[in-house]
Amino acid sequence: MQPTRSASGLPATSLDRLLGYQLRRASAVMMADLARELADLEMRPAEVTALLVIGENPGCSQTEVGQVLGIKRANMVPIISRLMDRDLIDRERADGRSHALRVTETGAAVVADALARIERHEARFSELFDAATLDALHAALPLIRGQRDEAEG
Amino acid sequence: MQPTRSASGLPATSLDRLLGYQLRRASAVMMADLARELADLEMRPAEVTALLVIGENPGCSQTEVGQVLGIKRANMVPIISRLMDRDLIDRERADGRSHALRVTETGAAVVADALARIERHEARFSELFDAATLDALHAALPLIRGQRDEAEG
DNA sequence: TATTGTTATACTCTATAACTATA
DNA sequence: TATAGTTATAGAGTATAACAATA
Repeated sequence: MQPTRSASGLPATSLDRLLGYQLRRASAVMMADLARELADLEMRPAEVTALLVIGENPGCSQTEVGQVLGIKRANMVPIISRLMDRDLIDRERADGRSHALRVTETGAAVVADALARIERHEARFSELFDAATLDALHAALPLIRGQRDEAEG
Repeated sequence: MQPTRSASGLPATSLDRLLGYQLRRASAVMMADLARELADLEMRPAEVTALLVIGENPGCSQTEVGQVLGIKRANMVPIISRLMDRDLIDRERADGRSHALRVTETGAAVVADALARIERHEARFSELFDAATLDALHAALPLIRGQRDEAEG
């Protein structure tokens, strides 16, 4: 029996047995699919997730959004700016140094549209698995995050 | 009963139920850990994986390495350059337009060191799971890649 | 015509350090 | 002193388009 060969003509690598490698490749495939699904909303994955977190947590600060998503304070700035510029969220002074963020009406419509797209995207992949496997994935993956899940040092 | 609250003070988001989101976060944690583990070899994850693929496939071309790893031809150039500059691999003219790549002696030592580091890194995470869960992960993740696994359009 | 390697370039996300104005 | 937001900057990975040399 010949070794398994991929489209490249090279045999499968020993990398395939590495959890980290498989996670990275699988994640890249899903991210690319999501980006495609969100493209005509002109929203990037990071912006959409921030918008969804703000929608679920009216009045939260941008640092809190970053903590939920594992995005550093400094990197939240352009994300929030872009959501503001497009009138998807607004800010209200909270205590002089922090803002309370809320999704606008325009933003709520985008949230609804984005959620529908995300569901379609998710379905394309979760269909690959039976319920038990899906449960196993949803139980296992957060444990990996738990190993080191600090956004900010 | 109160909703689950993370370190941020915000409740867990509905994003947590998304496979793509969990994959991305888990992958980011493992990538960061791997990068840390490889840091004093002054090797980045992408360089190490390329080096390992060349080690397992003496005489392969850089396009083939890219196909195995899902890295585009254009993006292989700086990776191969850096491995060449550090004398970890060498090239031999194959057919005038392609090169046959091979790991040098220096490179073989780095491969051995990198493999040991990767094993340590992997162990830190695979220890989190029992054998059945690990099997489930290794069965499931390649299916996601299969949904769309073309490196080059 | 198709393929290999290459250049140039832009985009997305991430990381660090330092500043300001508040608290 | 610590925190929220910000600026500036660099790094790592990815994407596209185009070109020369070769097959």
